[in-house]
Amino acid sequence: MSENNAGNYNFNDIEKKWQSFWESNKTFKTPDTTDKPKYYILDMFPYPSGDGLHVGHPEGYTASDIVSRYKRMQGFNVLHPMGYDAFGLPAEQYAVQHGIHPAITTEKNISNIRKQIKSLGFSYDWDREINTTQPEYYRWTQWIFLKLYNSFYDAEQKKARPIEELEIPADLSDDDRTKFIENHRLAYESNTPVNWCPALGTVLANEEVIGGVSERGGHPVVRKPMRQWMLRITSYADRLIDGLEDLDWAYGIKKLQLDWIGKSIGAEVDFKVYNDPAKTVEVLDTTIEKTEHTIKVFTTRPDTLFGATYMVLAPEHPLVDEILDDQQRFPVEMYKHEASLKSDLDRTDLAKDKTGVDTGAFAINPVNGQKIPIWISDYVLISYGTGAIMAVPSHDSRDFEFAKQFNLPINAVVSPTDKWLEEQVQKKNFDQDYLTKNKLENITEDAAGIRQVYNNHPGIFNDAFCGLGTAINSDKFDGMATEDFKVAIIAELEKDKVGEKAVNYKLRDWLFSRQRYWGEPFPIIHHEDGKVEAIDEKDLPVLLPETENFKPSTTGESPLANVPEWLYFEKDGKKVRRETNTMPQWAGSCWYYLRYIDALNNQAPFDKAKENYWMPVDLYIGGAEHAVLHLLYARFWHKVLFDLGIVSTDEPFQKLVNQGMILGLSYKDPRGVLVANDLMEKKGDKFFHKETGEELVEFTAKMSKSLKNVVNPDDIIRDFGSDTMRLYEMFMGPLEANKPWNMNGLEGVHRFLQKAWRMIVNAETGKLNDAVVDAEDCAELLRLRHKTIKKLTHDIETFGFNTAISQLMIFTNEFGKAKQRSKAAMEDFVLMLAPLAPHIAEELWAILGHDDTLSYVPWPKYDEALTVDPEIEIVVQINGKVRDKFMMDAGSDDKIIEETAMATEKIKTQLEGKTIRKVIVIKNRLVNIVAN
RNA sequence: GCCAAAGUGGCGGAAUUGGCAGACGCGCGGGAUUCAAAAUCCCGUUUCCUCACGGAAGUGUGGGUUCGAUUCCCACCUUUGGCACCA
Repeated sequence: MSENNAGNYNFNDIEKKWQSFWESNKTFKTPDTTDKPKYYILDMFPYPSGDGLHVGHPEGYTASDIVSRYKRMQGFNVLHPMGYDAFGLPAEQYAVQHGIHPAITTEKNISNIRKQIKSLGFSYDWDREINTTQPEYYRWTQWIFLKLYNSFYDAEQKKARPIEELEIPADLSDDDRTKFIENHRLAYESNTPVNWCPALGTVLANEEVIGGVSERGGHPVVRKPMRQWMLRITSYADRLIDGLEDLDWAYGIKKLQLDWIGKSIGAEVDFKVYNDPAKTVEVLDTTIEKTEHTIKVFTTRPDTLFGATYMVLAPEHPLVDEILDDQQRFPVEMYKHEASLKSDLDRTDLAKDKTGVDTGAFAINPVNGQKIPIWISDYVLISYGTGAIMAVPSHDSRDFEFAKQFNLPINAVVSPTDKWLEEQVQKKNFDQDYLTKNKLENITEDAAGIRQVYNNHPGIFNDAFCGLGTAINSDKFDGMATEDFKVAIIAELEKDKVGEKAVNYKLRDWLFSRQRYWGEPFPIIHHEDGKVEAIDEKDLPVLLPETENFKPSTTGESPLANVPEWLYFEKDGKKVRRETNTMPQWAGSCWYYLRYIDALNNQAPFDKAKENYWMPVDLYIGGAEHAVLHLLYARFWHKVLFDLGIVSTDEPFQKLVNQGMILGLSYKDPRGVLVANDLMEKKGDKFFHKETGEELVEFTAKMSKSLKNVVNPDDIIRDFGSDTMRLYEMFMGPLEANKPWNMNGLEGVHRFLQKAWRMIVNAETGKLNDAVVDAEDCAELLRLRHKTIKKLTHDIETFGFNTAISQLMIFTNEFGKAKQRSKAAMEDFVLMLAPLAPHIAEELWAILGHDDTLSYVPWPKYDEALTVDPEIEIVVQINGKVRDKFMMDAGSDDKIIEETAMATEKIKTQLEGKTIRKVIVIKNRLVNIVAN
C-alpha cells in the first residue's frame, strides 16, 4: 500500500482486527436455549495431516460459513462447530519412523490446522471444538461401542433392542446360551478371512481395499483368517435403504449408497446332488433320492431354472470335498490350491478368460429332473449368496462365457425381444466357431428365421440375452412374461419345498477392528477360559497406554500387545487380558456431530434435551469421497442409537451438499506417463519436460504430493487476504462441480473488493466517501438495489454463490459510477457482502457508523414491486430469427404488442411479399411472426 | 463392461416454466490519466463474410418434437467420478 493513500483497502490489518474481535467477544458462541428457531450446519471435520489444509478444504468450509452467517442474519440460532478426526495411520507411521508419540504429532498438526482455519475467518463456535483422540471424547465412542455390543437386532420389530431382552431358547446348555447371545450382538467377534495388509500391518475393511490393494498407500492385500470384531450393519440394510428416501441428498450419492448395499430379490433353490456310480441315466424322475447332499443357490432369475445346464461352486465351498468324484480329486485340489494363492486382484482384473474344473459330480435340476454337472470356478464368490450358483448360460453373460469356454450345453428359455435380435444380426455378432460346430453356416438372417434358430441354439451370437422376455422351453410356463414367471415359479418351488423367495445384499458386516496403536481401545477383556467380557460403562474410558514402541507386535496383534502392564490385570481374583485391537478411524466420525451439541459434558455423551433441540443436522457439507464409507457408517450408528432411545431422529443428516473436488493442473508425456509439476517448463503456451525436452500435455488431476500440484491456501491469504480467497473459491464455479485450480480469476475478485471499498470509503482519508449521502437514490439505482437483494437471497439459499458474487459486482459497477449513492443502499450492500467476505464487510459497517458487529443485523429485505422494470424490451422474430427490438411498458396487452411489432419499418420490409401464417406473442418477452 | 454427473467464446463460467446464447470475471486490443510506470477509468472483444450498413453460422455429434430447443425426446462420441465376475 502506498503511504499517501492511508485509507486504502488494507486487508491484512482489517482481517487481523476482526478475527481478534470475533474471538475476544465470542461473537459466534451459540446458546443452547433461545426462542429463535435452530439451524445446525455441519462441516466434515478434517484429519489433521502434517501438510495442513490444501485449497480443497476451504471450499466446503467457506460455503457452510456463508450459509451460517446468512442464517444468523435471518434470525436463526445457528450451530456451526469444528473439530478434528485425529486418530489414524499417518501419525502412527510417523511415530514408527521417528519415535515421536502420535499424540505429540497430532497436537502439533492440530494447532497448525486450527491456525489455518481461523485465518479464513470462519464463524465457528470454538468453545465446542472436539478432538476424537482425547479421552474425554473417545470415552463416549467406547460407550457407544458398548451399546452396540449390548444390543441385538429384532428382525420382527425391525429395530435394535437391549441384549437382556433377547429371547433365548429354554433348553440350551450354558455354552450354547453364550454362543446364542454372541450370535445376536450388534458387535461380535468373527474368525472369517479378512483383508490383511502386510505392509500396513493391519486388516482393512472391504471398503478400504480398492482393486486388491489398500486404499491408502496402494499396498497388496491378502485374504487371511483372523479373529476380528465385526458390526452387524447388514441387519440394517433395509433400514439404510428406506431411510434415504426422505433425505435431501443429491440423487447420485443416494444411488452410490444403494449400489453399495446392493439389495437383490430372487429365490433360493435347492439342488440335490446325484451320486450315480454307473453314470448312465440322463433324465431322472425328480423324486429319486440318491444323495445325502443338497446345494443351495441364490438366483435373481428363478424364471430361467429350466435353462440351468450346470452348476458352479466357489472353490472354497465346503461341499466341494464331500461331493467330488474320486477321479477328479487331483485336478480339483490343484485348482483349489491355485485359487487360494490368487489375490483378489488376480481373481478379478486379470481373469479375462474363465477358469474352472469339473468335480465329476452331478446335481438334479429340481424343475425338470435333468442331470447337470457340477463345476468349481473362482468366478463364483464364496462371500456372496450361498457361494454356489445354478448356471444359465443362455441368459447370463458370465455363465455364457464359461459354457463356451468348456463346451457346456446352452439352452434357451427366454425368447429375446425383436430389438435385441435385430441388433445382433445388424452387428453381425455371430459366433462363427459355434455355427461351424453346429452346422449352422447357412443360417438365415431374417428376423423370424433367426428367432427360430436362436430358440434352439442360443449360442449363435457372441453375447447372451440377459433381458426380460417371454418364456420358452419351460414346460407349462411357456409364453409367460419374465416378471410373472418369477412369481409363479417361486410359488411352485415353495409348494414343493425345494426353494423360497430370498433377498441378498452386497453389503457385508463391517470389519471394525484394526491392529494399530493410534485408535480407540475396545472396552473388552478376555478371560483365560476364553470368555469375553465388556468393561462396565462407569469404568470408561479405557485409556491408551503410554509406550515407545509403536511397531506391530510379533504375534500380528497391535502394538498394545507389547505393553504388558496395560495388557494384563486382575479382576475378581482372576488374571484377565485386554482386547488389543483398536477401532478404525471411522469410529470417531460416526457420532462427532452429536458431541458438538454438548462438547464439554462429562456425565453423558450429550444432554438429551439439547440433542432434542439441535438434531437433525440441517445442512451437512463435505466431499463426495465420503459418499459410502463415512455416511453409511454414521447413519448405521445413528439408527442404533435411535432404536435405543438415545437420539431423537432416525436419520442424522437432513440435507447433504457435496462440494466438488478442486483439481490441480498436471502434465503427461506422449506415452501418458505423469510428470511432476516441478519437472515441467512452460515455453509460450506449450509445456516441455525439463530433462527430456519432450512436449507435455496439460490436464487436470487430483491434487497429490507426488505430482507436486498441491496448492496451499496460506500463500494466497498472505498475498490477497482471506476475503479474496473465500470469494475466489466461490466464484470459480458451482459448488458441486469439480474444477481445476488456476489463478486466473483471483485478480478479478480482489479488484471487486477494492472497488467495493472505494465505493464507500474515501481512499485518502479512510473516512466515509463524500458520495455516500443521506438521500434517495434514483429509480434505476433503487431498482438495482432491490433486484440485488432478491437475487442474493435466492442464490445463497440455493448455493449459487458464483452468481451471487457476480450480482454484487454489477451492483458495485453501477453504484460506483453514480455521483451520489444513498447510505441505506450502501448498508444493504455491506450486509449482503458480509456472509461472503466478512472481514471487509465488518470494517465497512464500522465506517458507515455502526459500533457493533453486523453478524446479527437482520438480512436486507426487498420490495417485489421495486424489482420490476417499468419498460421492457420486446424482441420481434420472423420465423424464429430476431429481426427487431423495441421498448414497451411492462405488462402491455398482447394485442398492442403485436400491433406495435407489425408496425415497425424493419418488420414491414421483411414481411413484404410474404403471407403471415401465425403470430405468437409472449408477454413481456417477444413476438414471433411465422410467414413465408 | 455397468452406474452417475457433465460437455457453451482464447479461459472460469451465466442463462426462472422451452422465448434475445455468451451475464459476471479473467485474458486480449484500443483509448484516457501519468514525465514514465503501477493503479484507476472508458470503449471493444463467439466465429465467418462485408470498408461499412448488414448478413450467415453457432451451446460435443447426428436425428426428432415445436412457431421457437443450451433447455424436452432418441441414438452416438468424449471427459470426470464410482463400481467391477454380487448370480
